[in-house]
Amino acid sequence: MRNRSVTYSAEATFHALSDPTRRAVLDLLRKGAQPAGQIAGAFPVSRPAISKHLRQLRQARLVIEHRRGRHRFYQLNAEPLKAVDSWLERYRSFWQANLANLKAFVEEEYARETGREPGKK
Amino acid sequence: MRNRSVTYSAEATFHALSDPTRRAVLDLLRKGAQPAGQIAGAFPVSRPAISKHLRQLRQARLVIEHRRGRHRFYQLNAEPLKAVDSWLERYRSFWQANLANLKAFVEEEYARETGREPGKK
DNA sequence: TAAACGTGTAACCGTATAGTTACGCATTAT
DNA sequence: ATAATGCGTAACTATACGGTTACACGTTTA
Repeated sequence: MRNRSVTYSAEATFHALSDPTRRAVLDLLRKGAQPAGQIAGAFPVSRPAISKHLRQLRQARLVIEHRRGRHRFYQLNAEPLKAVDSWLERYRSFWQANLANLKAFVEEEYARETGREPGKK
Repeated sequence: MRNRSVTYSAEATFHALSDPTRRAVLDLLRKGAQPAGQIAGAFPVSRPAISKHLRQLRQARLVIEHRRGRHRFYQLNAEPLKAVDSWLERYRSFWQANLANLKAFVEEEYARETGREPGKK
């Protein structure tokens, strides 16, 4: 994908969530708002690295920044996750279906494509 | 993240979902299994590009391949999406909370950090 | 058996990404 | 005032990623 400066909300959200460190930051913020430095302290990478992750999370509106003196508190904003949830919604019915009829499924499809009896050469 | 050859299931799944084309492929497969070429035909990119996306989806176990003659059918396997769903689960309570008490939240945190009365210098 | 088909892989390219160190700039403390 | 603190940004590096074209290989058709 050439153009990553996307604004489609779901896209931005999925992209932000693709990084394990960013997901861990969100997990951390479930405990409550924290200043940037404290967040960084929880990870084995440098403070600037976390700062950049926070920027991405900010741009995806998954966190909200509040300045207070020289601190910048980051607060979780879970609202964009709704988009992920509703995307998942379409799959809920699928992940319960067992794979028993999988073979039949595929063969039916094959038959449709070729106009043949499934199983025949 | 330097090492992308991860096997942690949730990680692989989130990563696979980070690309809009791959998500669209999954959406397409909800209609039923389809041969690779037919999937590729639904997208504006080249067939090899889709072939690589399919490989990633396969490695994330989000699709299952079935060979039949010279066709390779791809079948949706939504099971790994459970991991995403359970990750999201932790946030459900958050995305309903309105932002009314946000200020209080932050100031409380500030007080905790500094040992001061919120609002005082 | 030879041609056509369906599909994956290799090699390559340009951009995005995550990380690092060095630095700048407010804000608070001395 | 000056120093220390908290944090973002710039510049740079290495690698991952998505896309393309060329090709290989098994399967089906003629």
